[in-house]
Amino acid sequence: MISAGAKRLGWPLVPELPETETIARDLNEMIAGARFRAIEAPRLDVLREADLDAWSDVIAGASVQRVWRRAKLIVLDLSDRDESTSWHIVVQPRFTGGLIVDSGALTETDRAYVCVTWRFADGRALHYRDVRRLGTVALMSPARFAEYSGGLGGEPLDPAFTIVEFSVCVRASRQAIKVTLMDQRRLAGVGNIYANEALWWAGIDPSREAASLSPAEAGALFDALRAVLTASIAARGTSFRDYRDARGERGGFVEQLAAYGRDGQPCRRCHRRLVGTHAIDGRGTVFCPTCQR
DNA sequence: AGGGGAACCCGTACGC
DNA sequence: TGCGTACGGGTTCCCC
Repeated sequence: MISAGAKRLGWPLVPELPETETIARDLNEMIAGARFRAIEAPRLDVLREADLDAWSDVIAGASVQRVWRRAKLIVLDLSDRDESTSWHIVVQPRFTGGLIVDSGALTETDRAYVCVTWRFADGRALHYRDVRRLGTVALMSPARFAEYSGGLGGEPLDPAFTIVEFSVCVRASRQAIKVTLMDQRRLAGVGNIYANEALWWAGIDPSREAASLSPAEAGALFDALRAVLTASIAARGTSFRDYRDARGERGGFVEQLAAYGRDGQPCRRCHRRLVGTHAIDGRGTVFCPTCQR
């Protein structure tokens, strides 16, 4: 389901925090505990940080300890036999990437564009499939992962991430608030869809300089962001074009979107027309000039 | 330092 | 109809 506005502006879909969270939770249920047998990489230019030999060495004898999410990344923690090391497989799906579990029932279409396959001892396989191959699959040591993750901002849904921290971090930026929300070094996991949504709910003009927000406005924005992300996770994310979760299903949050993809349609608050622009960051932005100030 | 721009990749949309 | 080309999207890396 793609709205006329989204179609006209050619908007894409990128799995952001809620979509990635959905995939990670599903995968964790499906493959936690599975032991690796082999890795194959028919399109190995998606691999990062290690070559195929290094991958083979690390996964030999390892199993999937758990699957979780950091920012827009799907992270597989590996457990070795002695549990002393935990390497990480870090998947960044970008636009068209996805992980699918193969129990032997996949169609030819499902198998097209598979870039990397991990085979498990139980006979199943995990495929990383990516039509455009702009996504990446990295292998990181514990130290490397700590360094990489440390370069990313806080998790908006982490209870330890306080409203005051958010306010300070956002208001330190002189960029447009929408750009600041999507800056992964300040805040992890927020992309175009949820930046648009949170700003609509908070009644803040996306082009406002971040530093111009009052602490109260920043607080309202943080609340809105958390509410939107939580609601979207409950609906298993938003689907536009390519995104499918690990079960191959689309997310249900599209119908709840208030701004993204709704340009020209009536604002759900004041019923005036929403406006679409590319002027802020070259990305599709939709907002209500009446409600968002 | 922080911000701007190119590179990455290829299916899709559009022009001739 | 068919072929060619411009486009886009988040992150990384380079440069100013």
